[in-house]
Amino acid sequence: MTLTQLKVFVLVARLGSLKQAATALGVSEPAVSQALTALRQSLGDQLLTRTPTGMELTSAGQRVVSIASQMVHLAEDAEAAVRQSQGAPDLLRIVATSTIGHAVAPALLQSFTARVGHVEATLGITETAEMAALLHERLADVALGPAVPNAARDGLSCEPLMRYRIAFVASVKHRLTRMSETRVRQLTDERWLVDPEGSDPSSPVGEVLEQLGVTPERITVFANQSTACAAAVEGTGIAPVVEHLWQREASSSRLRKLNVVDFTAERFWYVSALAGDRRRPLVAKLQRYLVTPDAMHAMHQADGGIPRSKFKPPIYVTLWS
Amino acid sequence: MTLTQLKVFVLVARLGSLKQAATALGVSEPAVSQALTALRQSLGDQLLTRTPTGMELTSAGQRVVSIASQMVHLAEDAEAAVRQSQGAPDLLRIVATSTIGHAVAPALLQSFTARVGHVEATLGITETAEMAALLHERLADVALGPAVPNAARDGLSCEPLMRYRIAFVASVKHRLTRMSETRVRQLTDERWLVDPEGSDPSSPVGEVLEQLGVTPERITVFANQSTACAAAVEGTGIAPVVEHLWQREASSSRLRKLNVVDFTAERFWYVSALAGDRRRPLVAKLQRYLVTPDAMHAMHQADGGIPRSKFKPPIYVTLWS
DNA sequence: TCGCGGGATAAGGGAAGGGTTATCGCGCCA
DNA sequence: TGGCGCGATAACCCTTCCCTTATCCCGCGA
Repeated sequence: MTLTQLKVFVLVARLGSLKQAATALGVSEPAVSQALTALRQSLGDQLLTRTPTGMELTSAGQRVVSIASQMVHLAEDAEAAVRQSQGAPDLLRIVATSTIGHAVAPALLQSFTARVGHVEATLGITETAEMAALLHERLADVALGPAVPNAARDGLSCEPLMRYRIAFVASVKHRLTRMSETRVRQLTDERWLVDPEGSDPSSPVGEVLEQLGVTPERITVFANQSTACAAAVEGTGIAPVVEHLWQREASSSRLRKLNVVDFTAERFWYVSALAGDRRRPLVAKLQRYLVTPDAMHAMHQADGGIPRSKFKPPIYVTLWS
Repeated sequence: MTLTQLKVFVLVARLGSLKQAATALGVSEPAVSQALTALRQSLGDQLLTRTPTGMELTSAGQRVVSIASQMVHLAEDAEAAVRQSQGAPDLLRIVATSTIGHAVAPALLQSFTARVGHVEATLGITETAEMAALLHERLADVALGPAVPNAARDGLSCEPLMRYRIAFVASVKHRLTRMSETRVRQLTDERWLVDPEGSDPSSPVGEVLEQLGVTPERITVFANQSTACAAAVEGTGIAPVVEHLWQREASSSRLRKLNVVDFTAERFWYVSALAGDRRRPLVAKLQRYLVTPDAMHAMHQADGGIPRSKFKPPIYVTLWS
């Protein structure tokens, strides 16, 4: 598998004809044909088959063409990135869990970059299980989320960043909100409305659901906690939320917190990075910033939105797809 | 630039040492060194520099290592995809704008795949300006969003899918909600709270903001319309929303729709795809499905969440990064 | 049945890629 | 100052990539 082979394949797929691809590339037609056969051999699939109307993608070809096209574009991106990096700002790549990434991180990062200047921050959303690997692969500089297991042994630093409380909220119409107190095991058979982080088994909420023995079919995943709360208003289930973020939510007036007496709600968000000398200076700067009052303030706010000129959508990051 | 060169570069960056990378790869150390110099030459940057403590990424290297690592992983993905595609389901790749992608598409696709069976649907979020290119590049099969300009000329089909109305909502505390009617030009100097689609200048909301001459610094972007509405409750600005989705929102009781008398609120969502014979059979199937009552029902609902077992986060798709 | 359009295959050659061993350069430390 | 660790370079070799021209194969329409 070669980048030029992939380039050829993508072009043929797009044009639906081997000959057109050849003229588009300015080479002879057998050149294209051979590139294609080489790719076919190395991948072990026809990828494109002849039909009366043109070349058509096989089932595998459909999948490969997406991947191949990404790779071709990434190759161009790499060259562009180098060109634009002469005297370019340092890059700070943060990954966070869904909750932090949506509710807290954008404003936090914007405030940080505004303070230190000449820094470009990118935000990725990922599952907690991948955070350590992403740091080790140098695909991320800092991870925000639950504690990374065995951090010290793996050469990672992992410091508590901030305390928060998990709350279980449900509609005022929900029968459990009418009870003065609840016990954890009463929650098992409820319907659960979670954000993507809640569907991550090694996140705090995911762990709770697992300990309760909640079956997957009782869990419904929403794009974020706001939407999950909006659904909870209907009375259809229980939404686990970050208490201080939820209190600023619009829908909180029609939801009520369950008083679960045998549940310890305290949790911590942690900040993880490579430890000691392997840590980049910019990362140290961020870590120092994160304990300032400014940062604390940003973290206690729900999503305040960010100016259009600064807006970049978060990217979902995954190592193994 | 070669995939093996990239692989070497990523490994050296991760291990911080050229020699370690060599032993990890089971080759001699000059082999690694040469691969690195070749990559350096082809990209025109040092990428990694020697320091007393190990190899350190340059500014360009930081950017390239992310890209390179993605490429390496994608190469593995391609092979895995082929292996798993023997008798695998057809792949249907949908892209949508942020609003549709968050609020409507997940449930819609889940309902479609459940109906036709043996199909795997993926959802990407993108800007409207990229949709036509994504379809032509065969990176997506179907695009949901605003109409694609010049669709017919470019060999695309673009059919209206569903009518909706844009509404402008603000807090009951907001001065404009106390007025019985409003005129468009009164809105120019307000603060605007939009979702990512609203920051896309060729989306309906983006066009409206442009026509109004709203300056970018008056626009604040939120992760989605729910969060934007939540912020609007504070009275800080105006949120443009899809009316029928907003009405099901939890926060709607504390927001009020502005009665903008000189604004035509009707818009359409369109479904775009390659036209005629270049269209895959599965796409035709989806297009037929989209006009059924089931599909209509799904589109008129706000995000109903999806079962945990089916949950896959949407991917932000971009051609040029 | 013949021509023809379009893809596959064959044969050959120049240019990289990717590997080896041997050697050099440079910062660091006893 | 002389070793030492580690990366860069040189010289060399084999394989693969990637292009060419020429030829073959196959479905299809006149």
